[in-house]
Amino acid sequence: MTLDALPTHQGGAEQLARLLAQALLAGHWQPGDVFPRELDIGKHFAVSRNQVRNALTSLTAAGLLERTAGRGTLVRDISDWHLLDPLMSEWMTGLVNLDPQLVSAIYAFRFSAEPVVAGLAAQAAQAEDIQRLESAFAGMEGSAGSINARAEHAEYDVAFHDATYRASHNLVWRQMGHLLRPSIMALVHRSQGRTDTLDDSLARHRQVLDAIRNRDASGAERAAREVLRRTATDLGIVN
Amino acid sequence: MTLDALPTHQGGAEQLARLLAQALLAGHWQPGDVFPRELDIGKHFAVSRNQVRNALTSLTAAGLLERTAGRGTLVRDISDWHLLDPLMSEWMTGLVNLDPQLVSAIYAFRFSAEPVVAGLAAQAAQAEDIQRLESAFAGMEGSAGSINARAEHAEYDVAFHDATYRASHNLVWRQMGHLLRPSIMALVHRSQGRTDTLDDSLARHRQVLDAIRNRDASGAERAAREVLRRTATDLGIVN
DNA sequence: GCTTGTGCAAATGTCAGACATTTAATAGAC
DNA sequence: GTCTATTAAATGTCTGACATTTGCACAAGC
Repeated sequence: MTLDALPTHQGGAEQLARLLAQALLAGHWQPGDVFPRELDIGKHFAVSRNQVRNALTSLTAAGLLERTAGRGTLVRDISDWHLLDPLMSEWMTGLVNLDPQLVSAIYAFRFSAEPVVAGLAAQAAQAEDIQRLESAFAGMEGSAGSINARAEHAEYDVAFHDATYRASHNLVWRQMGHLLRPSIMALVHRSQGRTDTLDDSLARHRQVLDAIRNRDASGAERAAREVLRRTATDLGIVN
Repeated sequence: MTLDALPTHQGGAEQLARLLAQALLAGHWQPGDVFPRELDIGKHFAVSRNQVRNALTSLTAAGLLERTAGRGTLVRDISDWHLLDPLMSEWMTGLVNLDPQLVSAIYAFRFSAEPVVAGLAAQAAQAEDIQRLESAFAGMEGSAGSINARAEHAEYDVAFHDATYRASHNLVWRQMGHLLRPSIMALVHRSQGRTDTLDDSLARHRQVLDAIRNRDASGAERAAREVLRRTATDLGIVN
């Protein structure tokens, strides 16, 4: 793969890093491939070698690339990628075409983790957490009649899940929720279908909200599992 | 806090980054403090400004520092640290004195997550996974009579937990397990006490192993919970 | 023929210095 | 007093040269 297929960019090593990372995440290079050389990248995008090196440093830190003096830059295997690195999370935002292998792995993780998180939230939620959940849910409800209902609904859907992780009042889970944001967004965008399924999804989210509000931990677990079952069928994943 | 209290280092920006990061993790600076300037650091450790900048770039990527042109470098709050960043994990290895707030947060996370992981492992474990668990367990058993039994036991204990995460056959959980290694090591080192508690811990680990081997998911969940209860009492955490 | 060594080319890594940009503080004009 | 211009100090960036590592080719020697 050459650089020619990539869009032009403007300004900043971060932009360049994002561009290259998204190309990698989309699978434009295969694991083991040699990545273009610093000077070539710099020439192609008309940036200094410094910027290129800064960008490549980020990609290396995220486990996407492997660089050794003399040999060059190689693309690493997916299993070596640092999926939980915040940089990754940032690069994945707005990326529609994730690797299917990644999508199913992330879904499986959520299916096992999110019920537990919802249970914790039911135990630990404060008033402000409840309120965050409520306003997110209200947003999902209200977005039905909006102009571009789908995008707005997805926005609030993600906010709902984020609020759940946050309500667990655990540092690690909270960061996890934040990191999962783009992945959840990608799943939500894929899973959104017809109106009746949206209504069903809404009803299941309401169950989660009610259970947390009632401090019903096992109820919240069950309800969260139901939400994800809905997502699974929408995604076409057999469970 | 000045740089004078830090040990001298030799060679490489990574070493320098590790040194500074561990000082931060140990709480030598308070959130909001200004961090020494690039030139001062370079002068103190006799390294080029480049090396200093590379090191500080890592610390910034991990959320430990916040840098702005003109103002300088500030130490960020604990809640902003990227606990799930692989760099963090690396820096925490061998660090004995973790922030108590961190210790309890990580323990709480494990208490909620590890039973689920053990359950997944019971469903998904392959022959090689079982073997990894068995050899780790055998190591824990056999280390009783060794010279420095404690260190060896801790080594195998961590390997056991890592093998459990790995047996879940989920990309995300597996990385999580890898990231938690140093934290688990720290917890294990703290929780190790008298011989009878070690025997009890061993028995509880055996329950996990057996449940996974028998593909008994709910049994594995229960057993994993019991292992962590043992850890909790050893740590003096009320559950 | 096989190994070993030597040299060359190409890639990333490092350094040093100058300059750019941002920020905060300070002095001065009104 | 308040606003503005200047200055100092910190991080950010560019550039060119050099260092180091790696792989390869080619030849010498057994």
